[in-house]
Amino acid sequence: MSNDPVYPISVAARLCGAHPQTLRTYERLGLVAPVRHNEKNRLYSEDDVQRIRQIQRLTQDLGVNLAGVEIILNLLDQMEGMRSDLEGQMRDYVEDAQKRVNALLKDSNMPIRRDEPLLPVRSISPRTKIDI
Amino acid sequence: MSNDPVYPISVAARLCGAHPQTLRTYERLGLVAPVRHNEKNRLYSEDDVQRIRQIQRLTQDLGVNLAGVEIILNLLDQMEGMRSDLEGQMRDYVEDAQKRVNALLKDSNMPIRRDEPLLPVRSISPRTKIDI
DNA sequence: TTGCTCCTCACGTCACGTGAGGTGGC
DNA sequence: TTGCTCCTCACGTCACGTGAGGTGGC
Repeated sequence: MSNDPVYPISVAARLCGAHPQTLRTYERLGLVAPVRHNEKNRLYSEDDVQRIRQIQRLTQDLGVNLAGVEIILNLLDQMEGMRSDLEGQMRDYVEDAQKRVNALLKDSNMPIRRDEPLLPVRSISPRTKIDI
Repeated sequence: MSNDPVYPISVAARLCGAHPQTLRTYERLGLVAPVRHNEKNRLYSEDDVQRIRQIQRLTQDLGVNLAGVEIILNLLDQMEGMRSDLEGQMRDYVEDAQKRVNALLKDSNMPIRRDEPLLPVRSISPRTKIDI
């Protein structure tokens, strides 16, 4: 799994090109949450490393400070939640509509055309691409 | 209109409790875009003032620097775009489905029940509330 | 003249990365 | 011992708000 805790701080820091002390700061501020081995030493997962790289992109490439990083990461999480929530609601709606139509068709003995679907099959998805 | 340019910089600054020089900095960084009167003096709209207040909330209350503010405001805009885009797609889908069902019913001479709608009327909306 | 506007330059403060210094357990 | 870990403290740099200083048009 990509969230298995495998890297000690020295390795995680090297993988990100960061100072170990910087990684400790990120944890103190709640930006990354490595698990502890023996209740003392940090262990970072691949997901943690990816998250650190995202933080570095924001701070180094884009000049955002850590207060901004926290908010931006939260916003991105919320957006993903919103997207999958809307997707689920759309799926529920289509499913419900399909059931009603099927029940109707069953009661009516109406011949079913197979050449095109009764309900539109186009699925909903955001046209707007999100980038940082 | 709330985007009528009405306030000179001194008034806009007073309304926001900000230094006029700070507002000039925000404009230089592209965070606010007041129009120019006589190609020289800035004129701020009520929308501009609201935007400045949002920037101040991010910088003063939340400690975000201006690079972060720019990204956060962009993200919020993108989220609103995504939300209204998805809403539009949902509306299109329901409309299309309704048309197909109506055409089907018309061809079939099937009696229409009036006690419940044929397709679900529940409309799609985000469950997740976005906050900063 | 007063009071606004425009601009540039400089200073003070704060955030954050980097590092040193000292500790403890394989 | 070496090489890791943990922590705290301090320094350098940079961003940004504030202000001064000088200009120009109602």
